[in-house]
Amino acid sequence: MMKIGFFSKLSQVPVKTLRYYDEIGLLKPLKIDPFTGCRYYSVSQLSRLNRILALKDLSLSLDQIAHLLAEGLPVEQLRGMLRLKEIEIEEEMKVEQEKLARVAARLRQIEQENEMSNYDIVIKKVDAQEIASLREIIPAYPEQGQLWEELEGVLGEKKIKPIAPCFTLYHADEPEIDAEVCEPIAKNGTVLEHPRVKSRSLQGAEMATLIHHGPFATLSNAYEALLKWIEGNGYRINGPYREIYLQSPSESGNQQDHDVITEIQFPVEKI
Amino acid sequence: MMKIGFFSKLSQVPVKTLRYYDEIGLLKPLKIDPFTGCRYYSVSQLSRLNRILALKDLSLSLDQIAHLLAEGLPVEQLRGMLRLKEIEIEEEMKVEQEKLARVAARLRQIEQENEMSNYDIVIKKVDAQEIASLREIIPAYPEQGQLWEELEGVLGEKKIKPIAPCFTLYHADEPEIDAEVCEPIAKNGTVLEHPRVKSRSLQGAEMATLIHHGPFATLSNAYEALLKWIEGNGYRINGPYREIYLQSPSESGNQQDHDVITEIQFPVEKI
DNA sequence: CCTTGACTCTCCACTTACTGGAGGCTGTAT
DNA sequence: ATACAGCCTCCAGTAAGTGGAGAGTCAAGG
Repeated sequence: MMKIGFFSKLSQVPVKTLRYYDEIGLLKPLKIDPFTGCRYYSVSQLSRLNRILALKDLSLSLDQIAHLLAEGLPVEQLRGMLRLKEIEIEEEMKVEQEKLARVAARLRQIEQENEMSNYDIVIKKVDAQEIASLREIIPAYPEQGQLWEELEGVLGEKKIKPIAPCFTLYHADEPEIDAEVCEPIAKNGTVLEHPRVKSRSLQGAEMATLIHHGPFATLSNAYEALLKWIEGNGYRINGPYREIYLQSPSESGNQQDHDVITEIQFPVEKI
Repeated sequence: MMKIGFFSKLSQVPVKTLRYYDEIGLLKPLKIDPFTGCRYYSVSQLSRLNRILALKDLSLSLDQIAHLLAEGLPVEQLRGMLRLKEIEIEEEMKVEQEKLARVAARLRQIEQENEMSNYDIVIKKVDAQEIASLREIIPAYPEQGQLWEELEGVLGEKKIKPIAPCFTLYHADEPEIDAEVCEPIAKNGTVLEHPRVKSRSLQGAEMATLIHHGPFATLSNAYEALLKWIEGNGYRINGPYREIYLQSPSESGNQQDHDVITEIQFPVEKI
């Protein structure tokens, strides 16, 4: 029978932690003096504490440990938990490794350019989205203008308001540019009756994205950076990419070209 | 200029998180309506948010990110941080890997024995310790009895009280047993004047430990388990080991043999 | 005999990066 | 008129402790 300080010295576990284990019911002292409130532990409780520490070391949570100990340490359950833990740790290591690769890649990039890249590439899931769109083969990227006018015309006529920034879906760049100009619309079951403008829904997807400030003519830098990143970080493009016109030059008269803001999204998957 | 919900949709960052970033000053909305309290964001703030997400992805803390952004993203500093991060992640991966090894080892052990081992091995740092001790070559382990009597006698004579459980330090088992019986004492500068009993201080060390319940005769199982663990988990013994008599058979008359509690500690280092 | 130091206790706040909910406001659509 | 969506603030909770304040008890030292 000893007080908490001595027990702490024997076990090399801080007093605070022992009190915490008492509080959550993981390791109750053998007895508590009802007058002083002092906790008294016995030497034999060291084994339980050691068992707790050993399980904790296998990165089980205190909660799990408490359950295991409460149920008399059923081998079956422990085995199951450890199997899960094994998978979990492997998973985590994979994540860490990828993170390490990204850090290393960024470092290399800094060393090379000796300045911050202007682009911050982010992976994000984008939701499924209902769109009204018009798809056509065009000879050059700026030729979309007419498509946009046609699309806006039809939507205006039908009094349909876009609910998010418009974008172009590029299904192919070579040998010809296969572009689909899109306006996100609310989903309400009705089908758009029109020979050229159709409504459909896009699936959600994981996207590698970046945001570009400046005129369309400088977009190629952004594409270069993004494609390089995708290749360098072990992803593969698996669908048509999007060019989202967050702030287009025409939106307000006093906007300079460098206020044009465009987001590029490539749907990707891990190799 | 848009409200928080739209900004959240564009960035795919939850509204709650955006409010949180506002609260900690990481990403303040461009303006707040003084009457409704509504937050208004501009499209161009998406880049800052993206930058935040990109840095977060490199597992910098929000605090670090806030500092970096506040100081105009100095390349030097970022480089330093990333280098540190790199080392940190590598460190973490090593830890994970060892944990994985331990989990796997435990699983193998369970498969083999199909029951929980009675021993829970724990690595812990033990503190430096002042001791009074008596060292001698003995023909067999139980022959320590006389040494203990002699040590206790001297300490009793000098009115020195041990401050922790006594233990034996084994410097060698072969070809002869080189044992040192020890009593932890308080450090107070004075030297113990005695021809055979000396005081000295033991350094702190990292120890692989387990706790054994039962008579000394069954200690060999504990040693076997501990040595197997040390070998199987990539450690190496680097000093004399200790046998700590937490609860000795002589301590109280009514104690049965199975109430004897002994801790074994091997000083180890990672290979 | 008084003070100091060593232990002990309880209770509270703080850590990270959010997440969930309650309760209340306004503006729009039915 | 009412339902709803969207916005607001404030509060609580997460895991596993850590740190500190303030109070009580005990023994040793001056």
